[in-house]
Amino acid sequence: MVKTKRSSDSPAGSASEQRRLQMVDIARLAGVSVSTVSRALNGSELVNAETRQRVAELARSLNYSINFGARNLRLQENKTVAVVVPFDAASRQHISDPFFLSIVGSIADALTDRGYDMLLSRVDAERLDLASHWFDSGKAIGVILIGQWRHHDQLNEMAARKLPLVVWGGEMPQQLYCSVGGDNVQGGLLAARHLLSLGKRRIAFIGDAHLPEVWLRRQGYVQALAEAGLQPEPALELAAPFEPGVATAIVREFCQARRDFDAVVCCSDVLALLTIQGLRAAGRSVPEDVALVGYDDMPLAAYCDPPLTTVHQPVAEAGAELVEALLGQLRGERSGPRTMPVYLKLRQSAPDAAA
Amino acid sequence: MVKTKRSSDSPAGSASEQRRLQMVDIARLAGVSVSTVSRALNGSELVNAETRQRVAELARSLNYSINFGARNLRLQENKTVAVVVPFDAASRQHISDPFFLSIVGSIADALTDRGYDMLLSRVDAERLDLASHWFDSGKAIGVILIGQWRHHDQLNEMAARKLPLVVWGGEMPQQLYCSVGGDNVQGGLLAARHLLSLGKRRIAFIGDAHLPEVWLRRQGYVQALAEAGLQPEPALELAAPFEPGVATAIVREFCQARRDFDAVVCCSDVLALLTIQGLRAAGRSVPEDVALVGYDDMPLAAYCDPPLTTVHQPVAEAGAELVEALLGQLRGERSGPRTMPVYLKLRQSAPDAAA
DNA sequence: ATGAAAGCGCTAACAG
DNA sequence: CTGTTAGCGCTTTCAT
Repeated sequence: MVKTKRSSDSPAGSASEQRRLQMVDIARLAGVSVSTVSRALNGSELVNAETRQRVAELARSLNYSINFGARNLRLQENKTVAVVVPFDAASRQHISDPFFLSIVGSIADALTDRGYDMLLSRVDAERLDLASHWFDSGKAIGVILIGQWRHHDQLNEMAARKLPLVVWGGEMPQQLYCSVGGDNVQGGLLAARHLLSLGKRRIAFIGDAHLPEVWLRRQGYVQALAEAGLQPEPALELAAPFEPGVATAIVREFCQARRDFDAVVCCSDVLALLTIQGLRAAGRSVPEDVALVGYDDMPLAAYCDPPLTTVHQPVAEAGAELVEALLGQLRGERSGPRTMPVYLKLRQSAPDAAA
Repeated sequence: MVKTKRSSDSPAGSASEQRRLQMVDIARLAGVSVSTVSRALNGSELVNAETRQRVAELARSLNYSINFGARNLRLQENKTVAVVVPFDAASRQHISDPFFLSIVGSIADALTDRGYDMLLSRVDAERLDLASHWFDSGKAIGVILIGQWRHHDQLNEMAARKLPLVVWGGEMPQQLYCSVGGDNVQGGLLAARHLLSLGKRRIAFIGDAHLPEVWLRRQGYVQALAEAGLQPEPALELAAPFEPGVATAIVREFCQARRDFDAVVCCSDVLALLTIQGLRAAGRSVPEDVALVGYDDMPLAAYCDPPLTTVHQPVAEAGAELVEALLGQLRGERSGPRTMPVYLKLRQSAPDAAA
């Protein structure tokens, strides 16, 4: 036999004792059975209105709150969603990009609105598959992953294992999992077209095209070049990662080495900031010498030096979209990838032609 | 009787069926009892080494993972900490200040390192006491609250109710709860002293002194003024809140109305950015006309226009400190408030006298 | 070294 | 309308 009860029989233990109140305590005090308390607290019609009232009042006055662990176990139910932000193990960079943090905030809102809890955690970007742990262990009913990183394959495999999963990112060919993201091709297209409209012809592209989102943005960039009768030049493409710690040196070196571009498309606003810094170190100015377009339109993009012209991503809507996609999946709906519209926000780093 | 089992008796259900693997399945396949599986998986010495090996292998190959809900219920244990970020209900502003988000990231790291999970949520800044819900419902073993906001009183009351609680913020007189924060008095002092050393004499202060942290920073500011034989001028103090949505108009108006200050201490980097914008709108420049010091040293502070001279807060260390304080409390240690050192980071918005 | 059985706090089917 | 009872998946005492 197991003996875990702390005190022998007293409802709430001795004064100093801090036992958590349970239904059985309420039941005893109300002079009814636990089932009745359970029903009353769940607003069941089965229980006498007056009793229900009395029990509810008692529970409130005693500051009772239900043990969700027990309830969930019994009901085989769970209202927790895991939100997982990949981090770069090599550089030990953490959750830090303002854009990703904004997305997390947006998801937090969407989950709260729907009565779900959010379990936030990190995972090594090389082992995205480990994110399934939260589901496997029953801690969460599903996983929202922020970004695809380099492991489209792992994500497909997770989806194949029937893990309830939604990923913020771009839609790739042969994709088994559900993704939600901005229209990356369109974003790249808008950015490059704008720079071309300013008369720029040698447009650099900064971003790691191994990442699906960047790869798609690059397609838009290439398409815009083609529209203007131009070819992409490999020498003007720089595969800089999103982690500032790693990117800083790479970008700086690039700006020192090549002075033959007059504009640049950066795949995040943070990269844009690093690029501006690199250009300045190389004695060039933005937007006079080099026009620059960022990506994300992070909250601070308007306050940088200079304020960033950037592709606006629908952060506020992203949370709801991701959460809905996940809940839909759990309801058994076959929800495909969703692509949300983006637009170009004009500011000083690549001002309008008129300006 | 309750009939919840999905399929009659099959170990893993039919092909299409997606039942979660349990100990009983492993037990059946290994030809032992559940108790043995439990012991084996927990590395108990009680079970034969060879059996233990076999069970462990089987579990791994089947990709079994334990149901934590059940385990926690049985063990009366929980490794989840609630991290709560207050939001301003009036303005519907969400988790958004980069500094708070950085702190959240830092806590995420610290919790992960110690094997804890993080439940992230928001709470109305007027009802901080609602944060106790996560503890009361057994979802978390304790609460880390980001900021004290205006409700020192509610926090004291929560602590009095024995809620395991740690708050990021400043140490106030008569404080019952455990706080962890930067040295705010010192921060305000360093900021104002620096401006004085630049020869500035009319130094504005922007931040809502109803908030404990701001109140403490203001003390440092006043002390620095006193050292220089100056009195604080109420007309140069602006009670702007941290939420950009609300602060923008207030700051702008202030900058239009008063042109009689030559320096300003802002209580966050975001407020600093808004102030710079307001000053520009009023035809004044930073740092030429007005020298400005921010607060937080958020990741992007170095990339603003101009780069911000600001009080650096120990974000990276903050997470570990907060988590340790909470865990210490749970171990029964009487941990008092902790104040961490801050320093002034010199950049262009208030450059060194030499520059 | 292993198994049977009880019970963590809760819900719901069943029987009054 | 209410109480009794079984059981969610796990750990552990007790008995072998």
